[in-house]
Amino acid sequence: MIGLVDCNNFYASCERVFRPDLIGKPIVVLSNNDGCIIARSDEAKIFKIPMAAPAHKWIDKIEKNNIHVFSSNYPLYGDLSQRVMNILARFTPEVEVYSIDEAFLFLDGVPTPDLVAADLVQKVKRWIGIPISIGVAPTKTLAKAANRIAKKFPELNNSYVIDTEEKRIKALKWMDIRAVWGIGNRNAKKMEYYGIRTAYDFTQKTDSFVRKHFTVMGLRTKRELQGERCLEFEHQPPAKKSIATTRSFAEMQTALPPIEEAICHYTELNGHKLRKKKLCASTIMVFLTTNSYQKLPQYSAGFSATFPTPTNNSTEMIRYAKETVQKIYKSGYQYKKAGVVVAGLIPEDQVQLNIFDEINRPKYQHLYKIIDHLNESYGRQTISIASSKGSRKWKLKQEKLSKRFTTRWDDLLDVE
DNA sequence: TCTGGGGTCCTAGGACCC
DNA sequence: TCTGGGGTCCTAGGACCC
Repeated sequence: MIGLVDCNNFYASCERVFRPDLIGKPIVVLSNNDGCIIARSDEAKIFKIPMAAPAHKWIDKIEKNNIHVFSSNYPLYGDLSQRVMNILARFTPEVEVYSIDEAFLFLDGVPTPDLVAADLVQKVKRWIGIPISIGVAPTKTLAKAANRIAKKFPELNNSYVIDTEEKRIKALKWMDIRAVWGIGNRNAKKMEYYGIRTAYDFTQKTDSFVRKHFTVMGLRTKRELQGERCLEFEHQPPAKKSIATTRSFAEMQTALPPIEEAICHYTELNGHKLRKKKLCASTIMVFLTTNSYQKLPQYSAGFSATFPTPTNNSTEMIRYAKETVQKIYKSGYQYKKAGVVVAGLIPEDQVQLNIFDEINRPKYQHLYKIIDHLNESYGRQTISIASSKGSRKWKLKQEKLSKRFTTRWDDLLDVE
C-alpha cells in the first residue's frame, strides 16, 4: 500500500503555529509580490475565495470579513515542512517527499496501515501543530483520492484507507473527474464533452479510447485508478533536471540596468542552490517578459548560453547571464517579469574539465564555501556580487510578512 | 495601481543522416 | 502533373502538478 500525506491548508496552518490567537479565524496567504491568494484556511474558504485569485480583486471581502492576510514566508514554511517530514520518516519505512506539503509513504508489508495513518495524524498535530490528512491505497492516484475523502468527511478524523474492491468502486463513483490527480482543467473539459463525470465513468472507457483522446498520460491515470501501479514509489529522490529563479517585479521596469541587476541576483541565487546540492550546470537560460494582463505592447524573449565547463561559480555564471540579457533586451517595453533557469545538471565531482579552462576552480570553490557560510549564518545577501546590488528597484513587495520564527535568531518568539 | 514560482513529462515538427 | 522512406536527435510548446 501507498500513503499520501497532505498538510491541510499548509501555509495558513504554518502562520497559525506562531499565532494561536488566529485559530478558528479566517487567514489567507499571498504569493510573491502579494499578487495572488495561494492558501486559505478553512474559515476563509467559506467566503468562496478561489485558489490563485488576484488579491486586489478580493480586498473588499477580506476587509469586510476581517480575514487575516500574510505575505508568503518561505523560510518559515520550509523549516516546518522539514519537521513534519522528519516525523513521517521516523514512523514509516520510507518517505518520498513530493512537495513542500505532501509526501508519499511506502507501506507495502505494513500490517496495519490504518493504525499507522491515524497515529501520524495525531503525532504531527501534537508535536508540530500542523494538521495533516492521510489517504492509503494500492496506487498513488488512488491514495490521492483516499486523501481527498479523508479531508472531506470529518468523522474519518483525517485518515482513510481504500483496501477493498467495494471501497475502491465507491470512491471512484464519488469522485468528480475534475478532482482526479493528473486530470487538469484542459482534459476535464474534454471529459465533459465525452460525458465522463466521475472517476468511475473514466475507468469504464476502453484503453484504446483513452489512449487516443488522452494520450499515454490518460491511460496511466486510468490504470492507476483501477488499482494497477504505473507510477512507481521513488525510493531514491530522482535527480533534478533544472533549477530556476524567476520573479515578477514589484513595479514595471523599462531600463536595462535594473533588469540586469535582477538577472544577476537571480543567477547568484541559482549558483547558491547549485552549490548546496553539489551540482554544476551546463547551460543557463535567461528570459524577460512583459505583463500579458495589460493592454500594452507585448514582448517576451528567452535565450540560452552554454558554459565551456559545467559550473556553479556565480561569478562565472553572471558573466554569461549578463551577455544573454543584453542580447534579448529591447527598449520601449514595460517589463514585468524575468528569470534565470540553469539546466544540464551534473554532480560537482563528475565535471569533465576543459583543457583550455582559464578559471582557477579550486580557488573559487574555496571562496564560495566561505561566502555561502556567511550568508547562511548572517542572512542572505550579507555578501553578494556587486553587480546584483544596486538600486534594487526590482525587488519584491512583501507587506504582510510574518517573522522567520524558526530560522532566524532575531525572530525567535519571546515567551514571558 | 493591482494576476506567483518552481518543477516534470509528452508530443509534434524540423533538421539531419543514410 | 505526380513528392522516397526511415531513423534519430533536438527544441518549442502544451499540459499537468503543488
